[in-house]
Amino acid sequence: MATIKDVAKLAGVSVSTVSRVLNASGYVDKTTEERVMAAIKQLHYKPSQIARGLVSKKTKTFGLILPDITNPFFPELARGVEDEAQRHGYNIMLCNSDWDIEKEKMYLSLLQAKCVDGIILVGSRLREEYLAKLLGTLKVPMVLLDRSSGMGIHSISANNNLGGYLATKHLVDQGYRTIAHISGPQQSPSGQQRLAGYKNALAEGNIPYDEVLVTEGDYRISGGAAAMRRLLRLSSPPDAVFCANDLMAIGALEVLQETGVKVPDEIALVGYDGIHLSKYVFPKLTTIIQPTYHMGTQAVQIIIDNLVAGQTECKHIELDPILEIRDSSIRRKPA
Amino acid sequence: MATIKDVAKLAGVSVSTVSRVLNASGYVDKTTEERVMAAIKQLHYKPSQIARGLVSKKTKTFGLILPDITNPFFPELARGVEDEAQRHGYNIMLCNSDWDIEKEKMYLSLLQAKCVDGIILVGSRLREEYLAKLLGTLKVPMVLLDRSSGMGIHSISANNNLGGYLATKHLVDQGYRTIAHISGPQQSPSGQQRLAGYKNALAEGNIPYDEVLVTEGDYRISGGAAAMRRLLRLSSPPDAVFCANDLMAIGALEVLQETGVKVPDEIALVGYDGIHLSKYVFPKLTTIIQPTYHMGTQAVQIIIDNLVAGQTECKHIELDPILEIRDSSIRRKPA
DNA sequence: TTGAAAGCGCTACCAA
DNA sequence: TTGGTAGCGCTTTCAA
Repeated sequence: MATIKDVAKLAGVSVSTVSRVLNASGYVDKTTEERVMAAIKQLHYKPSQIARGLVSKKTKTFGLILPDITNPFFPELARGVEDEAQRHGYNIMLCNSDWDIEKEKMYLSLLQAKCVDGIILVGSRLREEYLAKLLGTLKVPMVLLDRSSGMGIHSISANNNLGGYLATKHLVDQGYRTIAHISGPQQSPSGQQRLAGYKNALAEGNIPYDEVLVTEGDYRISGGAAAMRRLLRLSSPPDAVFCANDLMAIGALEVLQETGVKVPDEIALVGYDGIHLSKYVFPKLTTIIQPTYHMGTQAVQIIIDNLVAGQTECKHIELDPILEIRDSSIRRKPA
Repeated sequence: MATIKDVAKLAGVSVSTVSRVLNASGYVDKTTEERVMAAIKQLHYKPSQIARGLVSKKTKTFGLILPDITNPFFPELARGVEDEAQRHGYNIMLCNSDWDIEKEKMYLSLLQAKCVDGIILVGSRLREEYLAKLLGTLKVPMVLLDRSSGMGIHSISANNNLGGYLATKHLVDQGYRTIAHISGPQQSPSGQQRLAGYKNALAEGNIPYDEVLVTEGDYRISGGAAAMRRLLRLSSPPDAVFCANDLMAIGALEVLQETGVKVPDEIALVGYDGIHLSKYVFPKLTTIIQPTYHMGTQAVQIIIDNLVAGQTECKHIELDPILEIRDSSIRRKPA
């Protein structure tokens, strides 16, 4: 790999001059510039971003830590992040944490050592105090994605409470009365909030909350399937199920299909996330659509803003999800 | 951020000594070491990987260029790459090329400037000569993924010809005779090869090849849908369709459903890739399963081998896909 | 066992 | 308009 020295030598100028034409910092004679350019071209020279980074303290890359890129909720998010970053001249370092706190910590530390200019942390399970303390030592902006923050950390989240409410309310409106919930992991904020929304809608519909109808899942297909089996074993099974994400709804759907239970005639189903897949299962899954891509771009926006404006006040953006009614929850009887 | 100097000062030693304990290069007094360690801890010191990189010419990161992470075929691949990289202490820089040659070139150049230690290029549409030339200037290993290479570039691909053959043969065996093909883009090698496999199977089954039955798609749901509509407009529509990927098959499936054509009774369908989604559409899609995750890990393996062993001979791994028979292509009549 | 100093490739400042 | 030089944070000789 050619260095700036090689270019300088070939062009017969000093490295300073080469640096100047590289950075278009003016004060370079046109003839000289041309000679330098020619040398650059001839040597296929590309300035080392890492040497530059050492000087400028900037690497033009962001770290993106997310649970698992193979989980269909995240690619869209990652794409939003990448696109927006790309637009501003940044690259993305992708890290899969598998919802593992230790892995998260490890990556957080690693990204710091690699001097990324900002960190986007998706769906973290780390304690807020830990993150706040971390942010103290961290010299780069960090934003929490798909998770809200009470403390001074930027965060972008969807209104999970509203989403849970909309999903359940929809089922109530459709005339269902024994509405079960396959919840997300209750140590995850989103899981808690969606459950809370579920309770709100029930209360509003004057339907008593029945603990037996709530069973915890793990946001995965297999967990949804297992949970559905548990619900079917109930002495009086539900006539509708709100699943805390689409993946679990799909698992539930499979079990229902295997068991010969008709959806939505015997049991209605509502999912959450609006992953691509949800539109193509049978029957098409009613779901709560999250502005996933948008969340990704917004996260980068915040970081960029911080980078240019210095430490700005802490932003906490909450986006509203949308109910998308499809076939898996069509009206059972006039509401 | 604390630097090695700060640590040295606090510990009352020279930077060399700190460096020595950092790299466990021996010859450090135990007492000194402890003092240094204490200073490191106290300052939350983490050696700057970028300064290290400047010296060592290594960044411990690989570049991964793929068409589009939101395309369900790629997350699994990316995960394979990340996991294996992670296992060897490397990080991944993720780049979405959108099948755009210019974007690919841009990223290739960028990754070079960022001094990644290796590049994994997925489904590239760049001309082989270009890549070969590039590899000449490049000083880091590169491997082509999901694409084969005739020239001296490492490559990992699935046997697309075999896959196309298996899919079509299966339909022939099931008794279908008017077998259409919604092909991949014909400028893409995989598209060409799957079509070739299709032709082989037809020939073997003594079914004349009919150009009219082959229509080109774009590997996307919408493209599959459009193609299916074209096929339905034929004076004698097919009784089976082999789609060059699952996404197009799903698009076709939708059109079929809307049109009221029964699958597989009136038209059978076979997809390609074995994306997660394919198991959850209705009817469950028969497909050709690719060893996606494995392809990712293998790619990293090759790079690592190259890194440790120096330039090894060029490897070209071809993995065999597997036919997974599901509901969308069950037997129409005894073969 | 330790420290001083050079140098990785680049930018930035000061002189010329 | 140009060149020299210091220095970014680290590793790596070479001496001590």
